[in-house]
Amino acid sequence: MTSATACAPTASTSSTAMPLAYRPQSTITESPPPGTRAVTNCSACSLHPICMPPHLSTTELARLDAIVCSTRIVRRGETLYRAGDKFKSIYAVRVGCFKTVITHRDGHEQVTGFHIAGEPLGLDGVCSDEQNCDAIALEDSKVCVIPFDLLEDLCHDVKAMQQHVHRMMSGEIVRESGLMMMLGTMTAQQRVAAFLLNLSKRMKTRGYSSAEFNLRMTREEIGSYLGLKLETVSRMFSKLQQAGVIDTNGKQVHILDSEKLAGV
Amino acid sequence: MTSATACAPTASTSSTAMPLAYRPQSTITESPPPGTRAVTNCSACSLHPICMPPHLSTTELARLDAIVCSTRIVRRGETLYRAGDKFKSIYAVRVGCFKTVITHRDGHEQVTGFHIAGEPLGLDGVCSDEQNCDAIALEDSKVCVIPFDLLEDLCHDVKAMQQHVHRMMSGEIVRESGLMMMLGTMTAQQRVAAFLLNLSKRMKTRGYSSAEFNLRMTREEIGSYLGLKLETVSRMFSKLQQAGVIDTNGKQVHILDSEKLAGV
DNA sequence: CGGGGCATTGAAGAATGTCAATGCTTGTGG
DNA sequence: CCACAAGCATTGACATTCTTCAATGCCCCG
Repeated sequence: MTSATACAPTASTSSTAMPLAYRPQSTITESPPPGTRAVTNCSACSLHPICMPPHLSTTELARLDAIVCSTRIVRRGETLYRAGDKFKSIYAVRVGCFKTVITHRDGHEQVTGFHIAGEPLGLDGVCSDEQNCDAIALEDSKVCVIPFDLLEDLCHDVKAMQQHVHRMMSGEIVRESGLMMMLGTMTAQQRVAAFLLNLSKRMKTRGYSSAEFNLRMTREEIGSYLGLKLETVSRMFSKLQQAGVIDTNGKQVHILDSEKLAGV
Repeated sequence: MTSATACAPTASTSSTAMPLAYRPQSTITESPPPGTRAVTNCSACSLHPICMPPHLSTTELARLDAIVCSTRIVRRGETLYRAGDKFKSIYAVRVGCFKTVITHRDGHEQVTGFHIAGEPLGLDGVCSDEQNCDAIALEDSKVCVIPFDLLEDLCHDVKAMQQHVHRMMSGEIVRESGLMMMLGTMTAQQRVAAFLLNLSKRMKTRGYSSAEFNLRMTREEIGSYLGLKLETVSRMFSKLQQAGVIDTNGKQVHILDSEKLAGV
């Protein structure tokens, strides 16, 4: 980071998170972030195998590149979109990490998901023509913007693309089913363990260490996601540490024994 | 029912609306249930506005009819599909009611949803090419079978259809988000209240009374769905009744004051 | 070096789960 | 047609888990 350039859309806003608690977690050192817009290139993107269908022809890839023509930088604490925003695009996280938050009428908030690099974002907006949650960056992040109407057009012409979109959406459904299972049947300790294992698996998928990583979210955000109070989350971390299953120091997590963790 | 002519859509069955409290819950007296197969007809189906996109041309409707060419009768307690089954089709509940159940490796089960007439079923299978839950009829039911590959073909030619499929899937995502919110933030009483209100709303959508209906599921199934024990569910029913908000007798439910119910 | 956000930990209280007994409804078989 | 078994619902007493309230410490930042 550094890039002065304006255009940081959603701008500051949801500042709240800004304080930069522990350590600087930013790192986006984009070369051309002239207007938070930059030419993208799915065909050359290293996340390509993760977020797009395989086996596209050169022509098809070119069309894809034409659609996914912009990226957007979202600074820590800023929102990518808010509930109620007109739904136009879905996003692919390219760098960084987001949380999605639903706000009840009564002001009550709940984190519904964390999204790391390579994962889609905004699929829940398709059904209602408007976003129904806020997407907030947990660290300086970058997303690819995918106009959904254009994507639908591409789906029309490229069957593999259509299938991929269907799979992404269905995948969201399954992901949420898993979370529901967790919320509905697991104890606090099991939830925290499952959360760590899930994150670990996803980190691994994109080439990071599955045993050691940094949490980008607070205990409170984890708690909100897991249906627990932050104190409970903290206690479970401590308990797992005492049991020698993990080693934690604040946001730094080291999984020492993933089997035991899974068997909690 | 009597109408020999198949296709008497919502027909008697989905008795739901009819008190029939305890009473026999079977009733599908299909004329031609020779092989659990029968000719369907989306264009003539009364659920059409609910489960298919509006404004289709005659030609398009004909194509749809050609795809949704069969129905299947599923008796109470039987499964429509099981986790692990090859994913081929999605379904639309035409008559009756289903629950979907995920089974943990440890044998632990959780109900992930209830599906009544007019609602889609099986969308979560799209992502993995296999079903990842069991769908079990809670009463004698009938579904329309929609081969997904054919549907994708139709989506290719009919934009309205493609959008509809996307909306259905996204709708599933949103539905589950709501459930997660419930599981993550609500008390037992609030969950039961929200459950009843949600069901009430869905009943209303398809023309049944929103104030009075029969539950097709047991307290245990409700509990599994809500992340509660059956005893707790039962207690909450009793509590809401004492508060004069609902009137229940076993599976028969009468919502006396939906505002109070929402404000619990 | 003082403040703020975040994390950890303890003690007490509330909500939910567990265990157990009872009754009602339905279905079955004599 | 009645008796009985099985499944479901209700209710009470007690145990456990999680939350609430509160105090303290840590770490970065201005």
